[in-house]
Amino acid sequence: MDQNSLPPIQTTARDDAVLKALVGFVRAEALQPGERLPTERILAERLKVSRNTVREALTRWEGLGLVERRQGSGTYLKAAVSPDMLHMPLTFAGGNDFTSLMQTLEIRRALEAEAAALCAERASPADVAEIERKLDIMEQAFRTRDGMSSEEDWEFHQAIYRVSGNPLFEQIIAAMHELFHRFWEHPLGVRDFGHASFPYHRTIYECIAARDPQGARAEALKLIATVEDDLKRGAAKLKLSSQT
Amino acid sequence: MDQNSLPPIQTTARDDAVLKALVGFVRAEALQPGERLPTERILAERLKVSRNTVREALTRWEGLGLVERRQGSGTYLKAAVSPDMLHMPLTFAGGNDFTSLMQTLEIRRALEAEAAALCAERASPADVAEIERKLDIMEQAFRTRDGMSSEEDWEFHQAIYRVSGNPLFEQIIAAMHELFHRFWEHPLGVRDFGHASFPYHRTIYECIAARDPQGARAEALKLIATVEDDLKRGAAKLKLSSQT
DNA sequence: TGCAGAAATTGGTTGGACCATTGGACCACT
DNA sequence: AGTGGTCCAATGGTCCAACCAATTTCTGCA
Repeated sequence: MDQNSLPPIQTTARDDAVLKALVGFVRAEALQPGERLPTERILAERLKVSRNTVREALTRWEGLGLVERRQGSGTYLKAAVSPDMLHMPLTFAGGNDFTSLMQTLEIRRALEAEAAALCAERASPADVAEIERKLDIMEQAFRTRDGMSSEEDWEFHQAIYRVSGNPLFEQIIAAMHELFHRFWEHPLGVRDFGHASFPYHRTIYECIAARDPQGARAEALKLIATVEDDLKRGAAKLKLSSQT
Repeated sequence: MDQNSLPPIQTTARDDAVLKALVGFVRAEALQPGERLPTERILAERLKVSRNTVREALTRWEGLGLVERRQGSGTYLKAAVSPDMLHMPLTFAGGNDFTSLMQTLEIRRALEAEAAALCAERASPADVAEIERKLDIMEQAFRTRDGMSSEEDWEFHQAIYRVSGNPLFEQIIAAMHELFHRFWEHPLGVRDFGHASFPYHRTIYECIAARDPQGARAEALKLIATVEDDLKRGAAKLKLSSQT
């Protein structure tokens, strides 16, 4: 007998059921991020569950960043939801130290190289043009603002992730990116942080335009290597200054 | 005026305070993953808050995978906690279609290769012995159960991620693994799914034991390639059968 | 000694109450 | 018209007391 023909019945799954119903509601009403959800009391009444149960469900969503609750105002959608969502809570033990920063870079090194290679394989002429546009904007900003181009830099990279055709790249790398910069608003006192990576943006682009996956991968690795070097230099500097 | 000079004040944060107290408790008692923490009722009494508030806090932790609640039994720690923990919940919409499955493999290809390389760089003799032990168990299971060794297979890989020294590898790949297997309990009717990947487990191990990062990377890529082949074969088969 | 059933324990749910914050309506004064 | 003040209803946050459901532990009989 097929074991799947008798799935275990769900006697308890109240809050999960609430979330499922909520997903249905959001889709039915075509709610966009920023819009307000029904109040907890209304949800409890409509779904025939206790308000506490509704709250537990919403607490879950709040923890996942899907929803924001404002006392006295309401509960607001923060991101798009869909029935088959995968939640991947990354918990990152570790603080501000060199090791943690380096770990985010190890992940980025792996994903950045793969994304660049896939991008080089799959980019359409329109995609290549879009990436070149971002590159131009970034190089322009870099020159006029003397190296302060992190925003445009990031957009260039995001364009590559998008063209790779796999949205997972953008989301995971974005998480690493945020993690990295949360600690490093002022990168350990390295004034010219990121300068060394500048030329590789163009070389990556050229490999993509030339449909050269292996080249793109290699250039992406070089780019991350320069960031790792900057990080090591900053750490060494910090170590030195703390010894005084 | 500096917009940052007037940050929003923080008046209430009951459940956050509960979590902070809980972090302190876990550290004070040196609780290890798997151990049970106090019951909700006791926590409520000790912290002088309502049980509902305790539950909201625990619901948060459960959503982050830090804790597991078993009705009638208790609440158990699932991962180490530390005061300066960063939570980064990723949510993405993934379908059960061929494309989504393939996308998880693209991420795994990148990370698996990097993790294997780092593992080969950093493994201590004890680490190598541990990995070999997992490999033996897996090969044994593979032979006695005729290829059904996915559990032991996964433990072998996890050992590699751990030795890589970067916990992010295990967390991200675990998410990909779960996404992949959620839809693929019975892999599209490919009976010998995973058989082709079998020999590469030992070749990866040999590269790690030989401290050969490039070799480990290459073998890991070959392993993922076999899984991708299996997936493509399964998809082709499915397409064929749906045309009848 | 072994084991079935009772009892205690523990998380899950309910309903109801009150508090704190929010945002809009309304008003008085300038 | 605009400014500030007051009030009030709506909404999320917290609390309480009880009961339900799953699990574990204990107990007493065979």
